Amino acid sequence: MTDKSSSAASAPPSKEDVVTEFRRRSIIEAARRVFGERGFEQATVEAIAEASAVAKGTVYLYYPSKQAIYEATFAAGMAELGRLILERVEQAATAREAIQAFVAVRAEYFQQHPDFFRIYVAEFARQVAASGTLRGASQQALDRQTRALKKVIARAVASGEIRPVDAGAAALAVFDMSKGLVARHLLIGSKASASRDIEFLTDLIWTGLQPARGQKK
Amino acid sequence: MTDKSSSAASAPPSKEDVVTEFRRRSIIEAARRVFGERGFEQATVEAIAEASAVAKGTVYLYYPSKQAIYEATFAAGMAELGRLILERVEQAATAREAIQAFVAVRAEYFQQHPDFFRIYVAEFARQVAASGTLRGASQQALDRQTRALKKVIARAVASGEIRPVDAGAAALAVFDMSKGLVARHLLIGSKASASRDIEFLTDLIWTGLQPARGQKK
Amino acid sequence: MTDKSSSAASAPPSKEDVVTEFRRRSIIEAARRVFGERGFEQATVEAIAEASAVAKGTVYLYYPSKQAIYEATFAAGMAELGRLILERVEQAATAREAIQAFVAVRAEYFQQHPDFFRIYVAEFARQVAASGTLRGASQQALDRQTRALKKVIARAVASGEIRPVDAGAAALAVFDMSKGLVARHLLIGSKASASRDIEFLTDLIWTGLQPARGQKK
Amino acid sequence: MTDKSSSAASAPPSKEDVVTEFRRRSIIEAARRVFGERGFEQATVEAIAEASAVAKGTVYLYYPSKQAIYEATFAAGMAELGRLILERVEQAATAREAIQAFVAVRAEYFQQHPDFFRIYVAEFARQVAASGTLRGASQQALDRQTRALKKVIARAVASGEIRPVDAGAAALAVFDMSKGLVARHLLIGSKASASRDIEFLTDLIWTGLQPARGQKK
DNA sequence: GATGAATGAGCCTTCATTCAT
DNA sequence: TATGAATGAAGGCTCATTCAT
Repeated sequence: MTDKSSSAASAPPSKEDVVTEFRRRSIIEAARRVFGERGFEQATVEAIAEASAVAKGTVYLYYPSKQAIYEATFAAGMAELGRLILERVEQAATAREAIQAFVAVRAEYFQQHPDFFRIYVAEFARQVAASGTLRGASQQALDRQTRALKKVIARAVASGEIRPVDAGAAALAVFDMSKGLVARHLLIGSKASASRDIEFLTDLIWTGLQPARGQKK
Repeated sequence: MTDKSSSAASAPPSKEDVVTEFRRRSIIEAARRVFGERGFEQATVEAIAEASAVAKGTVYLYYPSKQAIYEATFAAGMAELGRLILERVEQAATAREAIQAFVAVRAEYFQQHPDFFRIYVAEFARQVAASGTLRGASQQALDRQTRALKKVIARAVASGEIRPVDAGAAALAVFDMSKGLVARHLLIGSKASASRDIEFLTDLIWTGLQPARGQKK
Repeated sequence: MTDKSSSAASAPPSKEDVVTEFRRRSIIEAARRVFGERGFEQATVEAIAEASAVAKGTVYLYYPSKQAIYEATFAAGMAELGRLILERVEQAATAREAIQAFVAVRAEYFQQHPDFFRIYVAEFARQVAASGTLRGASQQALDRQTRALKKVIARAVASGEIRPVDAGAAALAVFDMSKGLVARHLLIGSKASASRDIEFLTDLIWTGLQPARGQKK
Repeated sequence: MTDKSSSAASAPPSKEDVVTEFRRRSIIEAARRVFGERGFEQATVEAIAEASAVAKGTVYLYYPSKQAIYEATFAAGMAELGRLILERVEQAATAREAIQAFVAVRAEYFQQHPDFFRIYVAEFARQVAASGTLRGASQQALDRQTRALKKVIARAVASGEIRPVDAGAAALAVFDMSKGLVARHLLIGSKASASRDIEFLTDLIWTGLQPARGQKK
């Protein structure tokens, strides 16, 4: 009765699958808005349901709890961002470009998805609050993002292009600065200077990573 | 009954004032612990009252709402931290030392007050979430902290000690990195390498601020 | 296609009727398990549907509500039990045997259908709770069961075999005791002594019904 | 500040204690009505709160959960009933009177507290449903009630006043019959014949317990 | 001032029932 | 006829805030 004529071995997506996928995505998108605007605690499942144009009970057909919606929302955003970072960083021709790409892609993504940025920051805060407890999934997501940058830096160190620094620590520094950059832009709303700030950061870091001339510390 | 024999125009602290001050301080300290451990939403006024050894109703004699307690708690910590930063940055003999002092004093303060750090991060997230709304008080507090650093950098730029960069942007970069540093230490718990990380950051930034040799971007 | 060769005027069961009957029976059986295990309120229509291997919506094609399923389930069990009681009590040669049969058949039936016993007891409680409200169907079912016993006792009274007691009241007493007996066995799980208890009860009642010797009340 | 002038070593009940006790009692009484009328599941905490003229939240100051209210309500009734049974059974001069007292006191108590009787029956059903699980507290309460009767019967057996029967089993039989008696009265509402029924039961049992004349089974 | 009992609004979650396919 | 996705009412419980003592 449902079409089964599929040549691919993997998955002949039935109509139900499509609907289900549509709903899940729609709920996640609504949740992104609601969680982004109100934070986890202030967000209500009712609001998420409304925002995705379904009844409250329907939400629970797709996610078992408010917490689960939140996690799925966070994970979805992180996965997308991670994919973009990987893509752009790997495409970069030079180490400098890779750093710039890293900062830029994060800035762009968060600029385009301010709701998600709020979730992202809140989740970060939550992690700090839970201090030493779980940290599992979201920590891994962060790790995956910096890993690409770290690899680039390590390679540049090896090639002598930049001075011998701890690649991980340097990557994290870039990471932190790009986060601050986005936060400030979202807070203040000055979208104009985004590219200038990106360039500034890249330059600051790149210069900071240059091989020493003569005197050092 | 209370002493009224005061010559100064400002404030002859009566016994009531002293008690009031004591209570307010005690509540703030309790709130720091409670908010730090549970976050704003999960924290209960009851818990704060218990932690400061007064009845719930008493808390409301000193602060009009849970929100107000939170704000006062945040403000108190920020004020203290700001004082320390100013002190240490101004004492620094050189620009490099000032930067290092900035990073170090923040790292130390947050390390000593992890509860406050959690509040600090959460408040940051909250600001981002409220995006464009209030931002008033807490933003000012942050400004005050970076201002000292910015001044130092601006002076170093003027003296030619470092290359001509946007002092404000540079200060914020240092600010962001130091925040990330503390967060990671609290999350992972590796207290040992704090000084090494501080030194790394200082070095990275300082190098990044050096006058260009020949080639640049 | 379906056999229409029926001489009786009543019902030539069409294929639809058969399927319908099958479904209804299957749902009732599933409901007996589910209601028995969880009680009315905790039981879900979903669980009943699953247990009878149909979709939730299908259940509503055969019964208009959860309440209706419950009632049908109760009625079905009561009807079956009633049939058994009638059969065995009428077969009994003597009044004593009739009493024993009454107790025994109830004990056996409930022992074999513990799920139904739970429904039975719950329904009893529900009746008491609804006090004076419905009472219709289930009360009649109970009446029918005791009626057989009552008739036997009345006859024995008439024949002088036992002393002149209120046959209805005596029947109810037997009824109550047998219920308690089963309940205790199900609660405690001591299946071994069932026959001993039955014998004890029969003896107690039988003796209690003996014509007075000399002194009475 | 509060009066501490109490000579008794045990407990100088402060005003708070009195208020607390009053509230707890008032909630229990309201709960008895509500649970009695609707059953556990259909009863709402809101309704209990209303019935005891407090706000919903207040109920939770005195009992941690709906379940806890229920248990306390049941326990309170059982304790009171148990006390009455003990009292009356012990006062009885003869075994026959003790049996009669047992039946009568239960009938009276339940007649006076029909709401509690509904809870009592429902709890019984619930026990059967939970079959083999906990059974703790409420089972003990029942045990305590039959124990008094059992003792009387055992003594009568020992003195040869009645024939040698299993005292426990006989007590339970009386127990079951008295429960059925009450249930029927509540269901049908015929209050008039209560004493007649009590007398009938007592007579039936008493006769049933008489030493055998000649022939037995 | 200090207390803590009382309040009641608010929210997550479940599930009987409906209905489009 | 059979399905199961969608609905939305309902209720237990928490907790910020108030207020009588």
